[in-house]
Amino acid sequence: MNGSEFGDPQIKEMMTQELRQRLIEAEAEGRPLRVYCGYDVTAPDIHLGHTITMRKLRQFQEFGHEVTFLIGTFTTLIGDPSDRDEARAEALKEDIERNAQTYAEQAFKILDREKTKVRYNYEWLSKLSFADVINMASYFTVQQFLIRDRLRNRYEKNDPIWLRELLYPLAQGYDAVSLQADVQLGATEQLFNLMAARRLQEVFGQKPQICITFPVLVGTDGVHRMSKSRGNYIGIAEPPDEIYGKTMSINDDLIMPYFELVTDVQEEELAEFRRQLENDTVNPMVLKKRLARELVTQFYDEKAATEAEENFARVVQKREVPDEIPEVRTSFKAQQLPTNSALIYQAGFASSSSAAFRLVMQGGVTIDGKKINDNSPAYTDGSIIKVGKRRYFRVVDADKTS
RNA sequence: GGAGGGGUGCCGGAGUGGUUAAUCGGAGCAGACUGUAAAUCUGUCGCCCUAAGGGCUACGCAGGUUCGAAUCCUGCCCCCUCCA
Repeated sequence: MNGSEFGDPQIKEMMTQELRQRLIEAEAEGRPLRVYCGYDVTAPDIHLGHTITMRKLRQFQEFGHEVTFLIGTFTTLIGDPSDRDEARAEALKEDIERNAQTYAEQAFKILDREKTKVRYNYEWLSKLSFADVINMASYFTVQQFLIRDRLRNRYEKNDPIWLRELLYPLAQGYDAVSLQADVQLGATEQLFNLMAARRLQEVFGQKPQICITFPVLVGTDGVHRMSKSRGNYIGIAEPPDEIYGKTMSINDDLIMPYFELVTDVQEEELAEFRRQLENDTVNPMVLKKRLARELVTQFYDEKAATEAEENFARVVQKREVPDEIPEVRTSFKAQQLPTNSALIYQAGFASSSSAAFRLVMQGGVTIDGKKINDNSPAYTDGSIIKVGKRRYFRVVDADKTS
């Protein structure tokens, strides 16, 4: 139960006991526990937030239990009630399938490929009949749902609550039934769904699963939960420099939560970090570097971490030009050379040529170390153009090379 | 089926005939400050143009009234709440 968080000591106690009990039973039956966690696939990348539960799954694997990585190909479809029109639903289905692929692949950065079962809940949820759904629904009351803060607030504010939202927990619960789960992991906010699954398992004559929930990871913006759509995420498949850089830019307050939730650093050392932070005996940046190293190492290796660290020190802290930068080719033969902003747009460093122009006029562009503030071409073959704080590209004469 | 409310830029949300590319907040981007922190301050924030200027496209969709519409009229589509 290390690191788990229920927001309710009683449930935690109950779950701890049940887990102990179940371990004993499984041992006696000579079988491993069936453990799973489900992931919806709204975006194609797995980020740090997902890894909290995935790391826990990994632990169960190491103890010899049977782990299922469940991809919510069906639940994702019903998840967002605002996506109602059918054309979109079809497109969504294709997206989901595509995303599911990359999901599974990325998951093996953490999970043991050999020991992991990957399942898709479309497999069983799409087969349920209306009668099945009605049957399951008959074990829940609307009041039970309205106890949940979020729903109650919306109800009181007269905000719409779609029926399908209420059915969502049933779908998730049926996953547990189908998998005959002993243990399910999830984020704290999933507690209701996890508990609903217990109820359904009993209905289907199974022993209710043990639920273990974990804190939600706050994203790099320091405010909202990490999610791709908010753009405050660190994806585990991102290049090492990105992971390192993004980690370095998080708010100091997030250092410890990140260490605790998504690294392997031992508790002793964490206690030391906390002490140092509290007494101001360490520059938080130093700890952050350690954190960034840990993360890159976890998803790549030490070598990559060292390189990322060196790059960071050089490019960001000393503001030097990185080794490898993209090139933009342009012809110097023309009567009129492209403007500075045109080149920036061409390099993909601005979303439109207007945006590129703004960058130039606002002093966000440096060419060969000189800040520019007008748009007439100020580069030559081989010039290095810096955009914003850390994006660089090199101008190359398109006529020179064959 | 009845009554009421609503569809505005990435999001939230003003605006009810010109001075509105559209108040304001958030996000984003850039600058200053830094530890690429955070917070703060400043600027910017539809697209195109070598741009203190010019052009184009925009306020659910299609028409109409008007010198002029996001704002008025007509039709259509969509959404929400309440009652049944």
